[in-house]
Amino acid sequence: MRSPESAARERAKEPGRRAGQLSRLEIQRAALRIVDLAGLAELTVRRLAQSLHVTPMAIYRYFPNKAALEATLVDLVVSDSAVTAHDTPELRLWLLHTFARMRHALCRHPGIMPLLGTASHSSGNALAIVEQVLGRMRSHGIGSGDATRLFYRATAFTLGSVVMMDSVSLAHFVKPRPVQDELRRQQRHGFAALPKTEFPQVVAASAALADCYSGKRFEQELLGVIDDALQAAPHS
Amino acid sequence: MRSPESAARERAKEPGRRAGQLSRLEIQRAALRIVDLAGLAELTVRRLAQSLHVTPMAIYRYFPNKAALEATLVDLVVSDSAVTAHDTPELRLWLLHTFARMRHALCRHPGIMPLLGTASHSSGNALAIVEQVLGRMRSHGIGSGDATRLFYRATAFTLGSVVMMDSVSLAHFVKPRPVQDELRRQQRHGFAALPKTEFPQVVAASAALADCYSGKRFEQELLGVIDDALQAAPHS
DNA sequence: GAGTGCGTGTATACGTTGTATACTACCGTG
DNA sequence: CACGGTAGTATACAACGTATACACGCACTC
Repeated sequence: MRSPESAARERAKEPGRRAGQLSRLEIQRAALRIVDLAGLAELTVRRLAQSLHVTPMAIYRYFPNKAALEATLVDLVVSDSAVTAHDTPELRLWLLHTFARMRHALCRHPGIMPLLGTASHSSGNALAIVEQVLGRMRSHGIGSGDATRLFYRATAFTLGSVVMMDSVSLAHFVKPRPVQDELRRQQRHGFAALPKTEFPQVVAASAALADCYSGKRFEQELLGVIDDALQAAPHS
Repeated sequence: MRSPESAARERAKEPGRRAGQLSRLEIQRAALRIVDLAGLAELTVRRLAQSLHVTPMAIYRYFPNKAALEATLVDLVVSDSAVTAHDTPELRLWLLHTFARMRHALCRHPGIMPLLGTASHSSGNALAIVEQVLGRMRSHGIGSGDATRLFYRATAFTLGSVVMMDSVSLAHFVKPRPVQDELRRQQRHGFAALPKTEFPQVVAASAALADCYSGKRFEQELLGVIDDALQAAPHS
């Protein structure tokens, strides 16, 4: 591929990296970068290795196979959403922000969404968020059962809204991922252009549907979900 | 591969199929069968062709590429959930059954879930359900805005709950897909086995969390979501 | 009927992929 | 200063998606 020393030297130049050694995290980040720039289908062991100035087989010192690598990417993205401490005193708003941040993190990496459908992609970081959310609710006097229920509703709604967003996207390729408003406009036109005799309701509600699918009304509805659940649960 | 006539004869034996000709639908069904039996990763053009007693390149007369074939599978599964007319008079129960059937259909084909995260997988059949749901609500006197909102909440919750189910599944391979109770038990043990100092809340709520992730409490919570939304919307 | 054009499936081939296996160079320890 | 383990390399291979060119058989005209 290239003379071994030159490759090592080149990677060693990166600041803060001792002797240019690889690491799981470094590989994961490089993989995520490729997925963001070119889509999941373009994430290839060879391309990944090249971006790290390393031989393809070097990856296999850190991951048993490509699937194992991919399985860690969702958790990596989720962990990015948890960095800020974000102290909002009011519970409902804190929940809103927490789930909104999670959604935001996922939306910034649309390429990984197929991985949401593969088994066992959540590990420590995702669990840490579960723990945090449950703890916060309990500390506001919400019972364990009610807290779990609210968590379930909010999480499912959040993940589902992310999946819905992709489902009608007309932009097959990730490259110039349309911004929310642009996506909304495209979807709205898509709905409105359907045969009115076959889909009268969809055509009539095309604007509102586009607001939902594009995620424009996500926070508003999430707050509704939270409030409904909180109303049924005694708390301070 | 094999003598051409023998292959054609063999397929021609299938009843109702004129001259043993292929068709998009026939290919899709065969693809889904492979995904069900062996997982999405095992869906290969060559294997698919073999299961249809045909040369790999024959597939490309019906689909421009493999991705285009895969993109149709979600819609195929969804369409299976819509066959029954299921006339439940009461609106809230009708909605419950409709979304529950959708979830059921998706759960029967766990292999396609990664496809939920790829763009543009919904077409006619999914839209038909949207149309049906909106129409039913409107005919019960619910306004367009409220109907769309309820649709959004219920759909996102349903899809999200499907995604959640997969996310903690310990059974990496689809083959003997654990039944709900078995899955629940595995998940519960997984949650309960976490370090109690790091995840006290998760460990304490392990049973309830397993109920959520395994989907055991899906219908119950979906009904809650529906009722909350209906309460805010005037209807008959 | 005899040609004939087109649609359906075939044969062959190529570049790319994931990864098994065997190797080499280096670094910290004795 | 030997030397064993660790990190990365070199090479190889089977399987993949699919481009290209071809063969066959049915539905037409004349």
